[in-house]
Amino acid sequence: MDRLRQRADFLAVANGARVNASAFVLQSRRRDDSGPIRIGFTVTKKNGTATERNRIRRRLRELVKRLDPVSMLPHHDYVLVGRREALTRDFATMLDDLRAAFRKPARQAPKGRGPRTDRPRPGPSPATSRKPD
RNA sequence: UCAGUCGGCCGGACGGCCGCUCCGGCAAGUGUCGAAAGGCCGCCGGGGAGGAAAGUCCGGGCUCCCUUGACAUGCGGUGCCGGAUAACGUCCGGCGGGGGCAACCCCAGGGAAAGUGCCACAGAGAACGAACCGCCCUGCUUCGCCUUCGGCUUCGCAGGGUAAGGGUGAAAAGGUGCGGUAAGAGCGCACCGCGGUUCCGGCAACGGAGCCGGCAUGGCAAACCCCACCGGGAGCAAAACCGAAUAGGGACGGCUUAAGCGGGCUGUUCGCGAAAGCGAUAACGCCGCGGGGCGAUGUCAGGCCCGCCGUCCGGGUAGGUUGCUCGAGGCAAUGUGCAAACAUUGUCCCAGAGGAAUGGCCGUCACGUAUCGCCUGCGCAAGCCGGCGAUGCCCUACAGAACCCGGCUUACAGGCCGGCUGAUAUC
RNA sequence: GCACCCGUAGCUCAGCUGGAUAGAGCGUCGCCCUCCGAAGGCGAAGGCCACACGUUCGAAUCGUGUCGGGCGCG
Repeated sequence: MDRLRQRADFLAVANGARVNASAFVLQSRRRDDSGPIRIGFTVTKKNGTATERNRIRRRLRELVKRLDPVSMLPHHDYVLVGRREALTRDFATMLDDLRAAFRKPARQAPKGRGPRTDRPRPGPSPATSRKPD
């Protein structure tokens, strides 16, 4: 399991399917190559100061480490977008949330979300203007 | 003991399970990537956030740009004196002013007789000093009184002298007192203030003393400004190396009735010719004139650039590697100095990530705090101090390196140490 | 890393040019008009001018420092 590091990969996953939870948002995208599962983390500046953002990202990373890798689908990229509640929510509860998020059938991103360009067709679109930072 | 003031330091400890990153070593050549070197995975050992890492308010190092140089202007900053320092708007020591009983604290603290400007309302007047109500004198007129010469007195007008008093204001042209005068006035004197000058002390800011002047110089420069000093710009996303795609650059070849205009030059190229030469000369050169762009601005000097297509080459973006942590470094001792600090010697190596490591989940203990209970002491009592135990809470505050240093500023639960001052009590 | 701008009534903004009165529109409330409402008319309330310190006789305005928000460049 690799970390997601390139900005373009994050932008691609951000336009894929998403599942909401109280402490995070799980985004996923199927790749067509044979590489390993990759996962990245996004915590925006709206969530607090640098110390608080670091703690959110560390707790989310620990969640993924505790999770059995069987529940993830192969050849997929995942991005966990942290929310402020990840700072204070009970760790075991968050672990259950994450398991549920992986079991839940991932929906495509609803219309109206994503890039607000004048693209008429919905569905997965290449990354353009939306920044995860 | 209480109150205050100044300075320094720390900013949880120990342990368990599971992890991250860097460095060094080992092993395997079994897995995986690679042409290879080697990397990943594995094992062992070691290092791994701060006093502010923050805000980015100053100062440097370092790197690049140099389209530059000279002069001037402009812009920005600093602003008592001396020292420290690589430098500073920082620090130390002093001076002056202000506050506090004191320890101590605060001050953008140069220039207002270089110039321009502003000072609302009120007030006569707000800055070539002026005269509203006043005060005083002279002349005339007038009212009344006294026995006359004449004197005193009331109202008014004219001329003059004044700035004491009133009133306004944040501020009214030195202040207070005495003398003086018709009334007054630095008009005279004393003290204080101010200015000048001499001497003394001090490196200096400045302080002290004497003498002289005789009031001339209102405030505001965090109004413009003047003076002195300082400053080229950008920033590790700097910069160097390796290097996809796309756009653009150079060379070569080709194309195009236009490439700023003109000349047609003992140049170049093409045509003709034996040559001289003649004609032409649209991506060569030169000359003249001219436009635009390239510095914070101007001047002077000087410089560079200004068609399309194909092939090749070089630069370079994404990406990768380096820069990247040994440094104006930390600690200790000694010496010099009031101190900031400096010097010498010894000793130590102390994070290097890059969608960004240094963590997650627990346990025990300590600290703090709240409530309750018990004990001791004080007190009439309410209650207070100290100790012990139980439970709950916070289970830690502010906060996360991003090239590196020196400062400043701001945030911060709680704790420790020391100096000094005042009050009270006891001896 | 580097530049710049803005915080004034519940909301949107004037006022800041070198100062002495804090204003406008929308909204709110009351009254009038109407059978009722809207529109309209009249009137009122509402502000420590983000915060602190300073300069000045006097600060929304000038200076410095904080705090918050926004925008831009690489």
